[in-house]
Amino acid sequence: MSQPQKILSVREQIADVLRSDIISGELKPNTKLNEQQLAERFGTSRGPIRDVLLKLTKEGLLVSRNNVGSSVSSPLNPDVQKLSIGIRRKIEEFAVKQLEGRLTIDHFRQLEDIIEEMHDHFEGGRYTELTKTDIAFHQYLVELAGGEDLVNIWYPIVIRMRMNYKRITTSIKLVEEHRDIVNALKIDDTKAAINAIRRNIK
Amino acid sequence: MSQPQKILSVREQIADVLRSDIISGELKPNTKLNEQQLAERFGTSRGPIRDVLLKLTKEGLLVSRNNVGSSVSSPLNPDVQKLSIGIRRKIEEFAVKQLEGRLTIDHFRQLEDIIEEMHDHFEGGRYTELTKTDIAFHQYLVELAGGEDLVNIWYPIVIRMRMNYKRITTSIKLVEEHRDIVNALKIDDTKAAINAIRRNIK
DNA sequence: ATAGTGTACATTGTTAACAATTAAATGCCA
DNA sequence: TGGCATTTAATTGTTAACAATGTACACTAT
Repeated sequence: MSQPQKILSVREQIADVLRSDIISGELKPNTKLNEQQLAERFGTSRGPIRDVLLKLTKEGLLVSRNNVGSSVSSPLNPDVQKLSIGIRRKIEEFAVKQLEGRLTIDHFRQLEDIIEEMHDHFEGGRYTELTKTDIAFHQYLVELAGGEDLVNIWYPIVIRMRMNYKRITTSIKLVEEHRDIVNALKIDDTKAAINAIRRNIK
Repeated sequence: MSQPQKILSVREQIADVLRSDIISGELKPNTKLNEQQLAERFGTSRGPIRDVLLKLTKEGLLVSRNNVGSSVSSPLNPDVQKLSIGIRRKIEEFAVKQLEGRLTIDHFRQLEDIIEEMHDHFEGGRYTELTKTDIAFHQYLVELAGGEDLVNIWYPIVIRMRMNYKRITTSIKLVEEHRDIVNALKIDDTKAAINAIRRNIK
């Protein structure tokens, strides 16, 4: 058997689809999301949809107003975006330091599998999937180092930053940057790993 | 008329009460929250309760498992806590820099009203309310500088940190520290304001 | 005794109808 | 014609019943 396929609840799957739609730009900023329409699209009732909208609002992808509804957030203010990059670096540098000497063969295989997936998505031109896999790579490290708690802090920052990027900036270098990170971790060169992370986060 | 009292939806009020219960320690870590019981306690149905539990989970105060339920989170790992302090400082220093020369008389009066409220809560020994007012003070600055987006990033960090503090550490110095911040802002001494913020966040 | 299985119960997940609120459309009057 | 009140339609908020799931307990067989 290959990778253990994670079981996702209906709501998590719906949230994933909407996140993709927003990150890909298919759903543009200020687009109003109608609960009834979404319910029909996903073949559920409005209940689970409301749950998903609440979650995405807390993640910063949507803005909600009482008795009015949810709509897609606008891109981050450039100053806040710059601050976010700094915070993200701080968190992931922390993660790398914490993981020094604690990574096993299995961990490295997982990371390399993720990179392989990134590579495939890049080759296939699936840029939205590429972005999600990119996030998954970093999330793996952050979770390993700081657990669910740190992911909770880290995730809204990352997902919100991603809204601002356009695929134009995507090149094969993205995949290579992640290989650099893993290679540095493999030889337990924390300093090099931190530098690789810093180069990747921008 | 005094301060304009903000209108809160039913769900926001329920969320506030539960946040207080958790921060105050009345609800201890790992306590299981039963939807039906909460619904009866607040005189609503389970629907709004579920919304609130979802929100608090995204804030990090609760941990949820599918088909099992939500329970109160455990205190942060000390390393993550330290990291959180650093991030919070970074955000609030950013806020102070952004606000340089942009604060009006009205803003200062708002801030001083909040400090007055902190003072009253301190005198009355209402430490949970004191904590919430403390958060409100900082949120006011963060929101002013970075808007809803920055608050979204900042809030889960702060609220989660607060779970770890016990009232033992509370003294009148807490109130004075906030006066220092406002006084520095008043004379537009950003450097002093940043120092005051750094002293206060720990 | 104990590991494993099956059943009953408690709890969460989902649904569809109903209530409350908001935004838009209509009509009125100056 | 422009501003304002009123009505109407669309949308979100809430509820209670029902479905699905997980947990705990008793039972059985070895």
